[in-house]
Amino acid sequence: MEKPRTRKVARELQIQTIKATARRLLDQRGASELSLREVAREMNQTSSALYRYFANRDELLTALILDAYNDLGASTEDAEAVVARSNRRERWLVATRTIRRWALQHPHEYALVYGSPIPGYHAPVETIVAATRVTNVLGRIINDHFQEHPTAFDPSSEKRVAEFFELENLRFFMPNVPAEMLVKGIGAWTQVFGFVSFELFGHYENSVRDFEAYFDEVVTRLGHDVGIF
Amino acid sequence: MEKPRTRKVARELQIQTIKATARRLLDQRGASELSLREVAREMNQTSSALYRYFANRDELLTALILDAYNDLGASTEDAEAVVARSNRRERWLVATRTIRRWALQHPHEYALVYGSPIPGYHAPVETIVAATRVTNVLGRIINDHFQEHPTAFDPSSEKRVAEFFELENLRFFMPNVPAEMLVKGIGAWTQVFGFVSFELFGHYENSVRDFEAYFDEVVTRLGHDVGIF
DNA sequence: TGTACATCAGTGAACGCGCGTTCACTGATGTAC
DNA sequence: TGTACATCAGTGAACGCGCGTTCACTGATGTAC
Repeated sequence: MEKPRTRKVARELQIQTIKATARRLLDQRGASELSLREVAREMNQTSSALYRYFANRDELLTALILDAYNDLGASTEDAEAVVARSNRRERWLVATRTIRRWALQHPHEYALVYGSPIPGYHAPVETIVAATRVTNVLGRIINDHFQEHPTAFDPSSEKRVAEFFELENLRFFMPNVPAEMLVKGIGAWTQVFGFVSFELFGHYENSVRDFEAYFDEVVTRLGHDVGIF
Repeated sequence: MEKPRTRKVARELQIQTIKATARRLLDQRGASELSLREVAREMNQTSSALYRYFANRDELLTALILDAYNDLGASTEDAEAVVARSNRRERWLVATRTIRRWALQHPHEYALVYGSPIPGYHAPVETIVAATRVTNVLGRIINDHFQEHPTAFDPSSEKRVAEFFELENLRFFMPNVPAEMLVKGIGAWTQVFGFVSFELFGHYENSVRDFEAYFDEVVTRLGHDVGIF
């Protein structure tokens, strides 16, 4: 009994158009500057029409944040999935480079999710799942290594690390990684995004000349540090 | 011929009051939400009165950015200056902890300078100097170590690093640090601010339980990494 | 030291603007019988 | 298959709001002679 349902399709399409337009505007101005009226104007529609699709401005923003996390996550997953599973070095390099490139290509979407929190806005739970996707790609590479080269957990460092980490959460997607390496792994994750933020937000301006080369240098070191190279 | 110049004094005081009020509002809402009218209202003044002190909103923002960099810089300098010069370990720990604590105490000022760039706003040159102060504290600690334990510069790694770093700039305040360690030093700097941003912006929410302990863990590792412990 | 004038801080009204959101409506598209 | 009704997308006017900035002004504070 499935009818063409052109209305449902049209609706979905319209939602996509709105988000795409908003994203385009986002890449010109910033996140806090995004206005429903401008999105509507850009689409040659009345601003009130948008309320058929999003209850208010916050809901649009939430959708954009979700999309940003998912887009970054999917890009990284896809790029990394192409590499042979056993080639951990390449998987790590590809994954981290994809993160950086995505950020450079979508600077305002990156800032939307990794920059200053939007004042007054509080992210709903759904975004947390989406946010985890990129991180999981990196975590899985590390875990795969230790799955193939099992390493005993040192009880004393397990205990020590459990005091400042949410060990159960981390072990949920990195069950084979010893505590010591979890510390380094979270450090590497921080470093990658710290780098990208510093590059994007202009803090490397007087110290780095070739960002691409330096990034490769950094992530290569991180790969060693984390024990997978 | 120096008169009391109460007018000049009053003016200076008024500028400070305006900035303090703006800072207070900043810590409630965010940077982009800051409005001249609200600052004036908060001071029981007309908004037009503020134009005696700042030509426009951007100028107020610039002043706040400058103050933030300088305040963070001065705090770090002061805290670190108390430690015996030869005690590099303690200097490093004190300096990095001061950075984190300052950020926690002034989250919106931190976001103002290390978060997403404000759309449409372009920082004037003066801010660059102010921005360098914190970084220099860290750099000086590393340099002091290598000044006391001189290490020959390996020509091949010098050459390699010069390809992606602005070596001359970095050597200006770290003249004794070999290229290899400059890479690690900039990495450590990135890591410290990456950590603070992740903590403040909520990205560690599901992995870190005790931020203070984990931070100490991280900066201790960085101290070793950078060769000064 | 006293007076005349210049400088400056702050006022209050006004400008034009763009915003988010609501509401009663029109007309097209889908659904049920 | 054809008709009557329900659903939905989009319109256009209107709301109340707070914003940055300008301007002619008043009154107090400083300066020069």
